[in-house]
Amino acid sequence: MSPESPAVTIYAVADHARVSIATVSRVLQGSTLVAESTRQRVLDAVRELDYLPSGAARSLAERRHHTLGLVLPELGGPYYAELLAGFETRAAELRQGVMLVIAGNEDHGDAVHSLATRVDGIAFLGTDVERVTRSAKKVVLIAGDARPDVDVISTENHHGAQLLTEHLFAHGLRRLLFVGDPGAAHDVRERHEGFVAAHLDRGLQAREPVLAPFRESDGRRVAERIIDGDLEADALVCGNDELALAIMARLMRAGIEVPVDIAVVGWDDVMTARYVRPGLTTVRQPVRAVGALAAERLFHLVSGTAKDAEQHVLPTEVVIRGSCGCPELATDP
Amino acid sequence: MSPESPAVTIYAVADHARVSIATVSRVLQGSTLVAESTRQRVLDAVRELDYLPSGAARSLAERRHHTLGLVLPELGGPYYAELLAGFETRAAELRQGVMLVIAGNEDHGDAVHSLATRVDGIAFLGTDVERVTRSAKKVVLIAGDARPDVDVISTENHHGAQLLTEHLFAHGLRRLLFVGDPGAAHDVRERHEGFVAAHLDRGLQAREPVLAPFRESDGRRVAERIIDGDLEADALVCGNDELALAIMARLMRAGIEVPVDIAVVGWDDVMTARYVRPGLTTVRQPVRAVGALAAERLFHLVSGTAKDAEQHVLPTEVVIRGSCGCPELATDP
DNA sequence: TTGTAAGCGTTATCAT
DNA sequence: ATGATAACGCTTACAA
Repeated sequence: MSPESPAVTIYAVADHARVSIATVSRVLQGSTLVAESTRQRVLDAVRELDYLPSGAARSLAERRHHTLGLVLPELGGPYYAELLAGFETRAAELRQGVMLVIAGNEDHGDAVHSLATRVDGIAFLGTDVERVTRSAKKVVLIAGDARPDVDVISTENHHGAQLLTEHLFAHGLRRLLFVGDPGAAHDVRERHEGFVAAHLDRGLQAREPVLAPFRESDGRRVAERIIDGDLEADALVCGNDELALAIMARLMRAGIEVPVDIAVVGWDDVMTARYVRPGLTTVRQPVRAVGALAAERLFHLVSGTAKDAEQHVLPTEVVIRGSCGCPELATDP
Repeated sequence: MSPESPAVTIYAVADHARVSIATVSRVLQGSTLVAESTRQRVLDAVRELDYLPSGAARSLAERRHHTLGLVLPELGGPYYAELLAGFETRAAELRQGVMLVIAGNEDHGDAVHSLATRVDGIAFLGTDVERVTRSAKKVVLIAGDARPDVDVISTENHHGAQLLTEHLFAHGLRRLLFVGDPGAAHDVRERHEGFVAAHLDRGLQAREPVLAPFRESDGRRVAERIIDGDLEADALVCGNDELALAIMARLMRAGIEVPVDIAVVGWDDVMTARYVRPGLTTVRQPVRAVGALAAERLFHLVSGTAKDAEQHVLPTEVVIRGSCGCPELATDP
């Protein structure tokens, strides 16, 4: 209540209930070795004093933070939010707290280090393994390169991209272009590899990818290169939906019809993908499940329940709408 | 490294550097009262041993967690993610950690309680004040009812809704309907009040709101009532964009033209709002800034830097696109 | 400039 | 069934 009232500790509760702090602790831990009458007395004292245990003291004594860390590169778009939601939900079920750090911010090195001092383990998304592995903490990698010695949770990129590319071929399209930077993230590289593999299957040679970051403004720029005739293609396989959507919008504003003049497909199945016309053909990932699994594995790791490092690859699903050239199904939003 | 190696503590570092733990602590705190040579020796030891301080021990000694809590009702849609991003970014700048709990999950009472044991203060979104105020922790409320005794950060709802409604009147529209549940959240109620106020200004009487939660499926249902002739209106003022978008899509699928047959406006300015045709007229909130300010205020509260509780109301901005009946500007995506 | 030692608020091991 | 008391790993006077 008052700004500077000294915090109520376990000692105050013990005094108030006329027991020792050991007994208070027992009651709070739910130990059965306490007489019902004293238990009630303690509980009453807790309530009357508004006692809130010190998590720090607890963690120190227990040598466990009961908290899992999650490091994300950013929080733009629905992808990261979904992942986080899955992570926190599973963590809560396991009664673990969640600490978040967004690594994009300037001093993230610091932030991650200080995170490591307050959690039992950390799930990383989009960071290189080395910097992380020696942190002396339990670690799981999300959407990262498979390494036999660390836990990795990822989704099927290669195969999905291959299917998607093949689908475009089936539409009779031949001059495909991959838009996105395979060097930027491991999952993008895998998508590009699937794109290349689909070409190989047909005895075709994939062209060089159009390097572009995943921002809407970058998509606009790519679109303008196409409008200017600087880039030629009859289908665009984009690294994610934001890119695809931005390109599509800019193209159509210039009178270039999708999918008639050019087909466009994306990746992620964001909300907008099913609201635009034509609907965006894309690939859906089980993002929530990835987050949940990351929390789950991390928990096992810190609990010592996990035998060895595991690699999990969750399945993806191609979502066909109109932007690839298929007839639009009117069932969507 | 090895699964059960005892954690490296400050004692190990002290031994290794042949100093006392006090000196190690001083070096780590950046105290200037340490000879450069010993400082180096300590730093070397830290590196060689991969020493990671125990946040728990630190917090216990310092009586500070250096961590801020954030309680969100859910994480769907861009609103919460943006808010969180703002919160974590500002917190990181202030060198505070961030713990997140999503209150929607079953046992959130528990989760919030245990959160309170590990943070210095908590920012709540969409929870009733009473349950929160007695937590003996510092608290700020986001998008909540203004109360003189607690910090509240919110955005301008009443005025924005009034402007938006008036804009619809200016289009010659008269039979407006508010879609959303004013009882569900404080900010929705304020929007509805603005809607009503705009009617009063014109000597009109607002009709009863169409109660609907903020899900796409609910929007679809509302649209179907309009299609069936069960609901009559020439303009819909929706509680948020998801609702507006879902309604608009369902309406147009049934051949009802927006904005010709009926105008639709939303709230939030989500990404999809600028990608659909017609573009959705809506209201933009400085969500990131709200999150940042919440972190900021919370920090001042726990640092004792804050004098009194403050109420902040951040300005909103009406974003005109095509769905209200205005000519579409082609500049958007 | 450095060391000694007293907390910080719990949990858990002994006794009783 | 309960109470002393020793950790837990730091920070921070106070001494030297």
